[in-house]
Amino acid sequence: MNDLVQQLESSHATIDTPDELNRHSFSISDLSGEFDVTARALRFYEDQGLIAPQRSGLSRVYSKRDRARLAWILRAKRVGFSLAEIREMIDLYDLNDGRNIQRRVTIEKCRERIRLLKEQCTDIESSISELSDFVDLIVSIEGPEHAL
Amino acid sequence: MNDLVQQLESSHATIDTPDELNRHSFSISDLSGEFDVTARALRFYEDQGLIAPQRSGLSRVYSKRDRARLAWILRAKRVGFSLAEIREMIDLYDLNDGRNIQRRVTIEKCRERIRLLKEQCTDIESSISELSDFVDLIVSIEGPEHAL
DNA sequence: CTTGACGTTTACGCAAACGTAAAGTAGCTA
DNA sequence: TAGCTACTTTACGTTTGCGTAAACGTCAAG
Repeated sequence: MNDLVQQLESSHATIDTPDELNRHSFSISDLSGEFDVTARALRFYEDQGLIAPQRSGLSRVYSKRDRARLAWILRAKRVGFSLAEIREMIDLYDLNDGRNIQRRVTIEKCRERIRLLKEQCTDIESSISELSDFVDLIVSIEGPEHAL
Repeated sequence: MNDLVQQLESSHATIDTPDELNRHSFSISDLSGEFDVTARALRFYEDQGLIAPQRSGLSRVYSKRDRARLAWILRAKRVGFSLAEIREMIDLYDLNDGRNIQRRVTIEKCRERIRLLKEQCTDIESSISELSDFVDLIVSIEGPEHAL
């Protein structure tokens, strides 16, 4: 009554065929390796309700969906969302998966997000050009001595 | 021996003509108002060596340069730099103002920054399109009932 | 059977970026 | 002179996002 995994992800005898990228389930170190985050971080995300892998005994067993979700989480983080914000967004997805709830609110939240993201993008773009100008300035200030 | 301000920013008698945007010096609440940050934050930035306004007695007196620098700091923050990183960059600016130091290092740091920023931008862009797709999905899923 | 690799929980620690009293100073106004 | 207001310092508190031990379970290999 322990190996839930077999019922859940694999239909017959072997738990998993480690075909590199054709796998159905992943250990915590698989994912922490692949995405270059610590196991601690993954457990923390679970604590925060961002992801909820199955268990085989005590050990976490991540499905392909979990893996995709993790990738999503990490990219959201890279673009500056807090874990709390990420959880909010995930909740939106999940709620709409069930199609129960107020779509209008969801849509509005998303659009607001998109607005912010676009703003962030233009901010970054102007920072880029500002930095570029600065570089140009330095390069030109005493002539290109070393031709970097 | 108290009113440094007069020597520093204003050349004659009146400390400042509050011509709204033609001013030469600003109080802490001027700037915290204008840029919508708390005075606490401004003092904190000073603690961290990001900005160093003159004093009139105890009170801080920000010059136009200080104000410009603050604007710069805040945008750098918006695009995800930490205060420590911002200070680094400011130091680079200052050093190059004096033209003493290693331009190559400066340039490389800036270019690295630019690389990261561009990466961040593409990340954000794909987040935008992903979110947009999601919104489209929700909107279409049961027909546009309310035509938001 | 013990060693090692991998997993787990619990729990304290820490840096960043301020928030938030608490308590004092300094200038204008009545 | 008193009061109001804007400013100051000192210093402890808070949140976020994990890091880092401590102490233990489990399973395969030697």
